[in-house]
Amino acid sequence: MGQDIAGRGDPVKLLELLWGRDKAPRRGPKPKIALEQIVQAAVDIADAEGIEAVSTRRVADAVGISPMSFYTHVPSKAELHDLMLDHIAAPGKEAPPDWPQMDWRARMTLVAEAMWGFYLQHPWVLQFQTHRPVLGPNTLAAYEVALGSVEGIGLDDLEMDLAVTALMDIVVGTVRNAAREKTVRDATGMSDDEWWRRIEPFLETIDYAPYPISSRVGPVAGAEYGAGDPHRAFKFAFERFLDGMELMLERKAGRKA
Amino acid sequence: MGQDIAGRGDPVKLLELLWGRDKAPRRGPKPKIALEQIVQAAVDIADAEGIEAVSTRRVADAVGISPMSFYTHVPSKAELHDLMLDHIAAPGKEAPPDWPQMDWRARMTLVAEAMWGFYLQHPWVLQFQTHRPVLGPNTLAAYEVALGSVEGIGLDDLEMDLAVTALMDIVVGTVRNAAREKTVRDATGMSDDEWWRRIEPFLETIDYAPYPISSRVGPVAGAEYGAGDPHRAFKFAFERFLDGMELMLERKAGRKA
DNA sequence: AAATAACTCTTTACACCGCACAACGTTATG
DNA sequence: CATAACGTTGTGCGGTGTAAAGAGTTATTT
Repeated sequence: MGQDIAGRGDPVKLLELLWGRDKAPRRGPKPKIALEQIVQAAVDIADAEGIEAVSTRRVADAVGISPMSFYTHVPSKAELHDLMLDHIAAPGKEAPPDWPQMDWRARMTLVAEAMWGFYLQHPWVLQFQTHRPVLGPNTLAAYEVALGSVEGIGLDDLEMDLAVTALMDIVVGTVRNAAREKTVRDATGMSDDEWWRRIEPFLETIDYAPYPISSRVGPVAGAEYGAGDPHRAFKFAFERFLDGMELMLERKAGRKA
Repeated sequence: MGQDIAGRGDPVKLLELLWGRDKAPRRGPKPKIALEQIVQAAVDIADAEGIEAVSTRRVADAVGISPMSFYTHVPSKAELHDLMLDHIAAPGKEAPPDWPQMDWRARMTLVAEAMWGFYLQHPWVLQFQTHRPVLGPNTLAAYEVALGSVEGIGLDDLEMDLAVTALMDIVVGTVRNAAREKTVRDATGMSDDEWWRRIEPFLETIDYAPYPISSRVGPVAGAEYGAGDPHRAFKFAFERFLDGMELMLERKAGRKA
């Protein structure tokens, strides 16, 4: 493996799978199972136990085929990952009906919050290197909705893309800290409180003289961690970003007028 | 493996390793190698070939010990990862000398750009789930420097933490797209151009009616990807954020006055 | 000085992984 | 009815993390 990056194989093959464009084979036995079942099973495993629990053998077993039969349906594990990504992008393909009446701030906030929820539901997505975009139907549709949040508010096309990219990047950057909690407790069987209690005696032996600001700003040890609520961090960052966007729009409007 | 999360073992043991507080053993032969050599070797491998190339066997081999001897020095691979993270945080422990003369925007930008460079140098860091903070000396020191960029500009302690967290999150969110490029080319042996040329014929067969905005805003297929320069995306997001911060500071100053 | 405890290092082994390869069975086409 | 194209399966290879047990080395205790 070269770490989960599709594309070593034929990238067109992947697109065909994403868009259901498999030229229907005319000979040979009917497949026991459909591609979608494989992808769904893989997503279920990832949601429940993390991406590292998704092995080709395990997925094959879940849908009732032999380990190697997996490779009849999917070229390699890398392609499975891309198929999984497009698969879970299916919800959120449609903008809410009251979309047009909302102002851009509300729309961007809605998109960002939806995305936040999305990553919390599928935290394993964050473990992938973002790579060449998964050009599947669901992914494209979700991007279309996101773009719609900044349509017609005074940005040119490039700025629209930059704004939406910034939105996504801010969500991804902040939600990682939120996804952590559940994952870590599951993996270590230790709550944050318990972890904290365990290390506290050691932390008291550290000389904090070299860290004057840190030791003032938060209980040093738990600075990043204990300061806390990742969603609050997200809201802080996103509010500043939106304020900055507003300033930009005002400047642009002023220049034009 | 439960995906690379330290803590299943004794978290205090990890702290002892991070701070070099191993109670020196008085019996038995002297260790053939030092912990630092192991960690350095692991970082070298990760920098060169990605985190997935870092196996306990490989690291042991690199420092000249048998595979299992690794476990005499490090409780498990998870702890190795945390040690690696603190190890690479060593540079950037010190703020530049002209630090005090700079205004807060320049300081935050400097910190953010340094962080950007850091992640490009060690892109494998982005593949980890952020989890409980690595409370090592280097990590703490780096955090101290980052906090220093917003010291004394009118924020309270909590806001300082939020501002620095936002800075880090924006960098992480955007730099992922930059780290992608090198990694993907290495893994697939295919340049972005070549990849694009390969899939273009297929993309022309897609009906873009459902994606009116996307197909206008960019060449649809390459929307996120082709829109491009990740560092430009970072600058866009970060500039908006800084503008928003400035507004916040003005509001606070106004309220006080 | 001898015994022992504590330590490092090594070998062996296990259960897992992705997947190449070859064999076999099934189906539609010539 | 032969054949080509396909789905499925079993075997096997080289890799993984690490448990367990043993061998060798050193400082402490007796």
